[in-house]
Amino acid sequence: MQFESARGYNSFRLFLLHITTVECMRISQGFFPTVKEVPADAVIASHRLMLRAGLMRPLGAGIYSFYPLGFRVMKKAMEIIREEMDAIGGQEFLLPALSPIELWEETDRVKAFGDTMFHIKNRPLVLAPTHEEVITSIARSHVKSYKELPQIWYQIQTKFRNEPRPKSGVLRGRQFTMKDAYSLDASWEGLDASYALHEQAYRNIYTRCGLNFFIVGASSGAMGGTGSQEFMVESDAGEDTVALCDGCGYAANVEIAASGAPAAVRSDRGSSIEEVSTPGIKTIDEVSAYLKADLAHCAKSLVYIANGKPAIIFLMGNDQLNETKIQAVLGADARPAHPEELAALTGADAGSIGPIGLKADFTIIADKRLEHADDMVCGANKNDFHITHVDFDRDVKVEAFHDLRVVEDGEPCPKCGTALRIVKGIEVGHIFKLGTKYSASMKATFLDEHGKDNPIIMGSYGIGVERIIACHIEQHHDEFGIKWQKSIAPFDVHLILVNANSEEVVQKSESLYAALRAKKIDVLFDDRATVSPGFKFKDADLLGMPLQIIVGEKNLKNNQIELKDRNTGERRLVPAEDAMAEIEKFLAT
RNA sequence: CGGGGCGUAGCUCAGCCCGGUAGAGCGCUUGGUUUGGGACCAAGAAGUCGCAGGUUCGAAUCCUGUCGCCCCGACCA
Repeated sequence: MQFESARGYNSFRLFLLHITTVECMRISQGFFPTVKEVPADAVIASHRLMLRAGLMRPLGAGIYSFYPLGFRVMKKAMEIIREEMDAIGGQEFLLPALSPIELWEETDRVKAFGDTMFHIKNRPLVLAPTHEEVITSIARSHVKSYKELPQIWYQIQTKFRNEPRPKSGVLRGRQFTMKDAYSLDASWEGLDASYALHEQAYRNIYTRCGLNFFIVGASSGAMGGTGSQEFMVESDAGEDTVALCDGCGYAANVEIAASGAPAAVRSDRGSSIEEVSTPGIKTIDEVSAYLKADLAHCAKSLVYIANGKPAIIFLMGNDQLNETKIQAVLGADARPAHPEELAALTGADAGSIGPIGLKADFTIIADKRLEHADDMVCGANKNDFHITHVDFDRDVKVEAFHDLRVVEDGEPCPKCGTALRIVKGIEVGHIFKLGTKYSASMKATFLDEHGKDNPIIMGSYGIGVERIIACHIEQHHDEFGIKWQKSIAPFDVHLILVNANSEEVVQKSESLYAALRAKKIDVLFDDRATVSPGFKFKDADLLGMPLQIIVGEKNLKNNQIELKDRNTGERRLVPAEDAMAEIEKFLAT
């Protein structure tokens, strides 16, 4: 390297000196912007703590800068992901975030993503929200033969989605980091195998990242394909509602969840239907109370319009109609009838509608719980009247019985009967069997052993890296701060020099620091001379390293060092000479 | 995109209703004292009151517009 002047050389030397002397593991020298006060904009625990601990800061709505401490955690999580992806034969790529819009037109996903995809104004480019198109374009230009399959290709890269409403910190951002993987197979059996490999890799990843997770069957939505599962973490901050069985592990989005709620029991009394006066009685609870009929013997009637045709739907008691389930039966355009339509179609208002004496031509469907029900109370299609002793076998021409109801908390699991819990969940991963949706539309084909051209059979597998971090904090924190689990903690230990005025304390802390570094243990060293002990303890709890090593004057007089387990809160004193062994023991378990 | 709220010092916020010199706490700088759970004293630096227009002798304050951010809802591979 040439320098034009001695001054240039000197500043270069200064630069070298600088980078070799700043020790970023020392809080006194590194960048650790912690804050005591709770940021006003943060609502959920992980968001608050990520801001307070200085892991990241917002740059715009749904856009975050990761600061060194936060990035260390990201790297830990990404390394775990890499190891598990590599273990199933994945090969890491780094694909561009910018991609030509023509690529997305080939699969018609410009339209499918709509406003969710960012478009570049002065070039025909988009910011990729995911990478199926790019991967498929690579596959079609290189993969020619079944002999080259299967492949698992992945990357860890920034994704862009123009979320209408970013929220909850990094849980829903406009820019985020995703590990996305794609499997290429020559057969459907091959896809099943690749998919199974990913499912196991994902289980390993979340387990190693210290997350308590569960898996739910999911719809593949706009991704297309033949099957998919979501990996979810239970959290009140979640956006999805899931029915979860602690007995057998059954888990399903409430949109599709079933339960073992008991069906109607026939009385077989054979009573004839009878019209009774129910003045002003509308709701099922009122009907039940007024006629002294058990809720299980009341049928609720709802009118929907689908495809321009009215449908009447019966549910038992206070069961709620599940919109997703009814749309699966009647079609996606199914909607509740307007009040005027109700009156015109049935002759009565909501609350007095029923199966007997319907004027119009209805599609008649009912929830499975009502199959063979008799002795039921229903609306009379005449305001202020109900009909009793309705027998769904005898009196109602039900076209089909479907599971149409919303599962309630505490109902028996459909698989094992244990009480279901309805919980909120955060999606941390999603795996899809894509099939040939992308390879067919983009003509990514291979020649099979018979020389025949076939579209590659694909899978796609995503993990939100920031979501892993946020979920980890959601699951591991207390009122004082984060409790990192060892696997993704930014540092292994947090060394606190309690009192910089004590020569012994300084010496012992410094020698411990050097010894820890020599052992390749990542140590965050609070060596600040101007900060009070209380301040340091609060910071340590906030930052949340798994083990705090506290070197203080009083204990050192007795030749003792204090170790505090951040997770359990347990503190113990160990002889100074045993400290290193105790620390290594802690980290090893 | 609907509903609600907020933009004043680095952070948390008061001041606005009722127009008249720009405020507090925390943080920061300097000096001193302190040192086991977010210390104390003293001195100090720091703000185009989001932006643009309007009303007014005079606008952080009233009016109009606009931008940004947060929350609820819709949406969400």
